[in-house]
Amino acid sequence: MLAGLPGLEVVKIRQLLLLWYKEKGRDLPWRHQKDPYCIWVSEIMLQQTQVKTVIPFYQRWLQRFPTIKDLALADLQEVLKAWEGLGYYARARNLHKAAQYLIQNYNGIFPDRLEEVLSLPGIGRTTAGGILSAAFNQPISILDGNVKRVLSRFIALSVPPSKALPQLWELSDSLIDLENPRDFNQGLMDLGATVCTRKNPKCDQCPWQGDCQAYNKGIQSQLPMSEKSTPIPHKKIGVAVIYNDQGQILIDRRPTDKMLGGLWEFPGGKLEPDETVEECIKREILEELGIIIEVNEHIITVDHAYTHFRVSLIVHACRYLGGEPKPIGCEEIRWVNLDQLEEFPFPKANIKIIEALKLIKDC
DNA sequence: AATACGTGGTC
DNA sequence: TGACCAAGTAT
Repeated sequence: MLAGLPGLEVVKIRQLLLLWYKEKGRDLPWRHQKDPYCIWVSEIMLQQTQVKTVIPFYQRWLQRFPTIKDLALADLQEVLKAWEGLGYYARARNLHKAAQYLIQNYNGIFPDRLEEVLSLPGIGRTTAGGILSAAFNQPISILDGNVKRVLSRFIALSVPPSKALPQLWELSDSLIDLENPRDFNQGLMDLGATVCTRKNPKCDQCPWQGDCQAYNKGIQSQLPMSEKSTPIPHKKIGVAVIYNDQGQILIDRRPTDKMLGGLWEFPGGKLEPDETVEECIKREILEELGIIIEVNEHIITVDHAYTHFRVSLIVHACRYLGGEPKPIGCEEIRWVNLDQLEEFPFPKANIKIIEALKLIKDC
């Protein structure tokens, strides 16, 4: 007995989902084999990221880093370059760090014990369950966005999922099919992704329609309850594309453990109140790099939305005048040609700047 | 417990 | 354009 359901009902519910999955489950690249490394890579990439976005990254990644050893031996810069555009770059840094740890301590073998998997950086409860069930068919439950939505509707949860995590985990634990946990977990996620969608759920195609409390109450489109959101600030950033007399451009590498850590960027900083963009850029470059520049024409303004704030990058062409550049507020600095920029990993907002520079050069 | 952490898609 | 969300984890 669980969640008010008799044991016989639970057996039926499991079978309904497994049957549905067999007929309607998605064919995804990482389901073709059971190498825990490949499953691991897919699970990390899929954190907060849609399947459609992940697939090309996943295939390129395994081509470049086919094994844990290949990943461990690679340079972090190359790892980040392979991750460029996927976002949440700590995932790539953690994947790299964990691969090196596995080479050092596990002879490069991915562990099959929950406690050990959970101890790896970047792997939490859901990712651990996803890996252990998919790679080893272990009955470890999951609670990702899809499962939260499916289960919230299934029990007509009257609060946002984040307010009922223990209850939802308990339900996911109780439902999982002990004979076929791999297909059960994958089926649960597929159900959320293709049938029990956030908007316009296709309840007429759902194997759990008869047992879904939200459906039976006619409130499925109102669930799950939305999380409360806080307003996000909007920052204006002055950005410098600094040229020297050889026509090279100055770029810097961001501190490894901060936002966009390890990625390269065009230097700059936040506009202070009552400061012009020109003043801001000149001040920031002196503070961060210790050099004097002349701020020239406006190149482009890039608007970009992150999760918890938005920015307008106001980019100006600048000329290097004097002083020895020093990495004061960053890890490293380099003078590079326009053509060399693509060798470095850049965040998306900076890639828009590079595109603009290429257009200017072509004129 | 609340916040930091990217990007692409939708309406 | 702005708000919201998608295979979450770390602190």
